[in-house]
Amino acid sequence: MIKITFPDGTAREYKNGISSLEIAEQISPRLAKEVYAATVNGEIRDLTRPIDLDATLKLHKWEDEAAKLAFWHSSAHLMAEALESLYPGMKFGIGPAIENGFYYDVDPGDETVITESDLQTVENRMKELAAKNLTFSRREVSKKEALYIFKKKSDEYKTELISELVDGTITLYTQGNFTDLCRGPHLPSTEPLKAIKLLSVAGAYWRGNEKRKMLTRIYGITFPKQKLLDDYLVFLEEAKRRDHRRIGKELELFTFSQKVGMGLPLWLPKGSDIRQNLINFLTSVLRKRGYKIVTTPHIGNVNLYKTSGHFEKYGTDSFQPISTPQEGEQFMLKPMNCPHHCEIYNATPHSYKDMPLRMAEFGTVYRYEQSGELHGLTRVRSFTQDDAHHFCRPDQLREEFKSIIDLILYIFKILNFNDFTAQVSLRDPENKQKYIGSDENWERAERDIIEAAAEKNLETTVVIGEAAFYGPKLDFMVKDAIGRKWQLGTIQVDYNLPERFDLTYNGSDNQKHRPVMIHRTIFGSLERFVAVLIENTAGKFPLWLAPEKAVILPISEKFNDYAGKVLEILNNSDICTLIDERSEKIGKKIRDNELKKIPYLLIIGEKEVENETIAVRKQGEGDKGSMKIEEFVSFINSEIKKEIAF
RNA sequence: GCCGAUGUAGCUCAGUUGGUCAGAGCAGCUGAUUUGUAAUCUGCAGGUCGGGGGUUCGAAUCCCUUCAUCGGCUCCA
Repeated sequence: MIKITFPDGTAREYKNGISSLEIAEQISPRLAKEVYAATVNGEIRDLTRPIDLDATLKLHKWEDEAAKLAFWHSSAHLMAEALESLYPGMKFGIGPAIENGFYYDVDPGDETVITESDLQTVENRMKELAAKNLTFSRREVSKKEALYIFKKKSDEYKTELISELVDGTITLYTQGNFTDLCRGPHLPSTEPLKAIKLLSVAGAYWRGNEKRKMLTRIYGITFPKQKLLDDYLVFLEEAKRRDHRRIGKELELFTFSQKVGMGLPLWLPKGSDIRQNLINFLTSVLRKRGYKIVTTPHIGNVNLYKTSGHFEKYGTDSFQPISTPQEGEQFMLKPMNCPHHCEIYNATPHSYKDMPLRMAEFGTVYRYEQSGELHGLTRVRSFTQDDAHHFCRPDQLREEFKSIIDLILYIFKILNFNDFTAQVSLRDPENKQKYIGSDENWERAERDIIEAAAEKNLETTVVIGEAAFYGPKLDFMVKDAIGRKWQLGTIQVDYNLPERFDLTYNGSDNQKHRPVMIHRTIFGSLERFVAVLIENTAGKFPLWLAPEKAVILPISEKFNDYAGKVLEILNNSDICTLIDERSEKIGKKIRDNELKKIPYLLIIGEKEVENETIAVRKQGEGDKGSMKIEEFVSFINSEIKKEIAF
């Protein structure tokens, strides 16, 4: 007998070799139908795998990530089986479960192309196969046997994977006619795979290496119930409606022009207003926190970037240097502000007493991003960073770093950005040639970041190999409407540029000392931040950010004079307001302006003219009743103050 | 940059196998209407069907090429 301990602490005895599924069945047949995987002694396993020692057991229903993992991983195998039956000779790369669904990377051979129009056929075959209720069976094999099996299929991708595995750890899973190299876990059978949707097909380099072959990646998702799939598809549709590219067009915030060039955003008046509101707000916060605002040119001599090291690292991937009529001169479009700021630092002598020095700029930079990477406002070739550099003494670094974490959290809080994650990005110690700077400085910087984040009780995930080439960083990441992750704020410790630019300050010992530099942004870039704001708010910006605060709607043209008077008062009170003078019915005017997400609609008719009031209607909430114009002015001002005061 | 898809009026989209197929709705402009909390009616105007080649008696429709966009991959100072 073995003792099984459940999550609630209770324990029961079962016969040796019993499976998790059998235990579930004994608890209740219904439970057995709802579980998809089990964690046995901390390891996620197939339900059908026998347990042969005392163990803790957690059974995973759909709500658990572990259940979804097994479910979607099994779905990937089912898709592979369907593909193999439809495309004999197809070779298989990897097919994991992902956050939402699964994919499989396949090589259909050079003659065959799989496109989205083929997905329905594959989907149908998957449904046929799933309905056969095929069991997933697990088998441990030797490396030799595994290689033999996949060599026979001449599947060079699987054999490559197997050749890197340690003998004795290799398992195969089989369902129906399909056998795959796989660590598991899987469902007991294909029976629960009822609602299936293949979503898209894309290219993906084998093993993520752009020098290797590009395979065909097919994305799909499955659910145990059709209703869940339907809900998911509705969710995807709604997410598309929140896409900042779509809303940006609808609300006339920004645009792109082929003539101007790809990835070069054109801010329309309303988008510019939002942008400017953000700049004004952040500038006032920065001034209170001791930042000095600087301004630097959009180009710099190529030697500037040779000094900084950026030219060597990114020179060939950048907009190429600009040649001048004067021979031998070369300038680059500014790809970052830091070298300029270093030279500003060097323009004046510095004392240890003046540190830390905080230098901020809304600096527009230009980067030649690969054409396929451009994406709305989130990945562009020209963007404005809310950039700042802190120059401090080594002993101030930790505190300075923490103060920036504070600042970022403060700004995010004001903007109601709660859904972000913090990521510590370190260098890959296996791949040191990607980075510049001494081991000692790297180790010191990485330690500083980790400890500063810990001291601020900031929950972080650590990612190896994501550091900038000159230093480790702490990034604040958010997801867009359809789940893509973007970096917003970032804090980066840099011991490197101060060396390269020979930055110094006079210490109390009257000797020259080297400051430490911290790069930081809060928004990341105004472009990306506005994009995320649009998706978070679906275009219903908070009042203080809204480009137009109110629109006056006269019920008929008879009231246009009064409307004009109201307009003048509001605009003179810095409440940006328009009049909708069209000879439309009030219902139409309300509808149109609601769709434009105008925060307040001010309806004016006979009653209002008589009483010298306005009827206030709030976006999304409807009629709020009448008030005097001055009342409305102070109401709006107090609402705005509330939004940006903490 | 790579793989795949897409590209028709300002916007959202129809256009079967190449032959009145250049259309609709919204937006715009007209005129009528003078309206009380999410769509009043009339009329008009708008496009070398992304660009450039080609096949054909004939191309939005087929082929080639190029540009851009979308979904991914790679990249992201």
